[in-house]
Amino acid sequence: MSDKTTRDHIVEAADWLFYQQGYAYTSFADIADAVQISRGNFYYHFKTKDEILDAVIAHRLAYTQTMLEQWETAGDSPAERILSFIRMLIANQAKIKMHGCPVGTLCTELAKLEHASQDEANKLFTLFRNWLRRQFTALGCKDADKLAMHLLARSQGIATLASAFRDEKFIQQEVREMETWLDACIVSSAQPTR
Amino acid sequence: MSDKTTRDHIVEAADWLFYQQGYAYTSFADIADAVQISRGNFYYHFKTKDEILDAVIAHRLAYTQTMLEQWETAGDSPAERILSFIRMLIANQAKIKMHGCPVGTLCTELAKLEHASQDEANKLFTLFRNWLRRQFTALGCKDADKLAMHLLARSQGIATLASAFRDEKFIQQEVREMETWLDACIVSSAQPTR
DNA sequence: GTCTATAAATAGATAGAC
DNA sequence: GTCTATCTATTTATAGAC
Repeated sequence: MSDKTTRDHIVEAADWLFYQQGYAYTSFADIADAVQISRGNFYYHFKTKDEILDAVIAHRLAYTQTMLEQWETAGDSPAERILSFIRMLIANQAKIKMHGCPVGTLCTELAKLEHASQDEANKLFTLFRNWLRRQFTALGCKDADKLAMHLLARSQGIATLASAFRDEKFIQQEVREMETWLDACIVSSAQPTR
Repeated sequence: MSDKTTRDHIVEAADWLFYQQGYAYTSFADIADAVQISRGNFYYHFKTKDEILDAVIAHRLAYTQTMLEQWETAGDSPAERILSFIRMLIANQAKIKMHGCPVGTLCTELAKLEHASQDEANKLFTLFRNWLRRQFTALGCKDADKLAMHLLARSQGIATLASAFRDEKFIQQEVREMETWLDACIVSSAQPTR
């Protein structure tokens, strides 16, 4: 259970700090303080800041994959599984209000820094995109990838504005809109024509 | 015409650099190099980095206000004016693809930094929000503010994903969807019932 | 594996000459 | 108003003891 290595603790602390205050703004000292180890020890585990970033991204990719698999088994229908994605905004609304979407804000920051790990971080988006596309395909929708991207974009926009205006009610409001939108998708995909 | 002061040049260079590579990542040296003045001279015009940020935000607020007034006079109907907003994504697609939305990425970064100028930057969002709300009200929509926020969020999400995936086609695709959505708004607001 | 001490580079900021 | 020189703090990174 708590047989986590120091490396694990560093990755988890960095994960949270990168989310909370951004990658550029987080120093080695911040992470070392959070884990309560010395800066010297720190360098035994990670030689550069980029290495920590890669470890954090790998960690996020792994648990995102696990979460998607759980949604896959827990949901009885494609529509229910897509609802799991939509309702993630509600489940995480407090964090989103404070720090935005962990995927969106990281990818945005790395894009500005023209960081080498940009493509790796974007794989987080791709995980969701491909998973959603499969659900829409199973739902019988054509243009499943288009719908997947649409839903991803809606979620990103909601997170950005909820964070700027520090507004959880807006998340709830827009989630209801997305549920209505999903219902319309189901109805139109059930029709034989078009 | 070109009677711009050194201060103006600094603000413009900082504006572009903050957009291109982010606030935290942009150093005084970067800005000084861009304006081709020495770091020492720099401090004659701005004493702290926060002062430059405030000047940049004020500059952005001013020209956003001007742009909204131009849309107001150029558009013959509320619907046409809202289209000006939507099509801004097309007009700026190359920049958005590379650096995201200037408003969204700045507000997101300042939120993470818990920066004192966060509220000031958010006024950029509020300018668009209030302007859009007025257009939707003029269109006869109830819940005009809700529609304004919805449109703002959609635009933000599109910018985030277009930037992550470096995809201009996605912007064009989603702009068409928003135009369709706007048409539906116009029709439903024209109905006497509901 | 973890520590302290320290080097080297960079960033923000100031002083004073011209 | 603009420059060079300099200061201080922070940050990344290394060396070597335990």
